[in-house]
Amino acid sequence: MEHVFTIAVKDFYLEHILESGQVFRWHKLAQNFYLLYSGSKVSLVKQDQIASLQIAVQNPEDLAYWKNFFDLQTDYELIKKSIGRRGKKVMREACEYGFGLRIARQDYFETLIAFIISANNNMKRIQRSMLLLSELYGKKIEMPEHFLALLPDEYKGIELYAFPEATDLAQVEPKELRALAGVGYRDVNIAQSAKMVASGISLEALDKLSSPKLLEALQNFAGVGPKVAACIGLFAYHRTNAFPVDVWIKRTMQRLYLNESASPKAIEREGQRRFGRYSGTAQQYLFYYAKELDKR
DNA sequence: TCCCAGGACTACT
DNA sequence: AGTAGTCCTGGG
Repeated sequence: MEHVFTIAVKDFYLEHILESGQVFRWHKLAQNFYLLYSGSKVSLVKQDQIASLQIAVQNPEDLAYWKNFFDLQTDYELIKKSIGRRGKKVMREACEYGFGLRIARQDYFETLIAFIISANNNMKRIQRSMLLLSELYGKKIEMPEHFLALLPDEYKGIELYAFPEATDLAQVEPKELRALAGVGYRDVNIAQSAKMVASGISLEALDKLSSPKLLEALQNFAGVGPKVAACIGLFAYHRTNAFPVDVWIKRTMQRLYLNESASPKAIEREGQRRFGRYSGTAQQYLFYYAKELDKR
């Protein structure tokens, strides 16, 4: 059985997808080469050429999961045309800069916890906490034989972990989460939300809801407000019309389309009015570009 | 040593 | 309905 696949891709750039603040559980092994987790699965992904992706999976039937994860069936050329037409020059520059960006379809529970942690936090720290939570409370994943030949020497001994089940995370004391996973005051929110999921609130079932109802339902979880709900809606439930307003998007949207007194709610409305059903995708290009401009 | 960045939530108006 | 103050921690 084959476990390593080469897939033809377009509008796909691994670094932009994984390092744009939507996916947190990965190790960068080399340029354009990552060990990537999602839920209880793991893969090795490498992009040597712009038009092809190499992916090593645990089992051949996992290939469909990862194709879906990377949203490979969607034509981003059309989306970029649409939001480019509806936005100003900066939006078109953002699409160009963030070429190959895609909106991933991620595990519900993992995404819920990731964005609870994201409150008042930065990417490096979110990533650290997410990997720690997995190592501490996740089930160990056996290293697939065929991964070893592909891993760089210094990673051959790495231990692989699934993201914790809600039932397992629900049993951990908040104090411990804070001390061992470095989640700070978000400890109680994580524990509480894990308990809610463990006690039977089905994250899968929420996918049946309309986008407004879904975002409302997500805000019932502890530590989930409008911004975090929009992130979970966008990156787990693939609601491409969800428009998360963080400080970067706030500044950018205020400067480009509104004034500096515009509230987050008004910014969300304007984003959705202007960019329509792909406002969330537009947000992601804009977010990634705004952070880059700030670095320069 | 202090100060800053970064959303949710509470307690106000 | 809108908003000041607080929560934690790594980094300047």
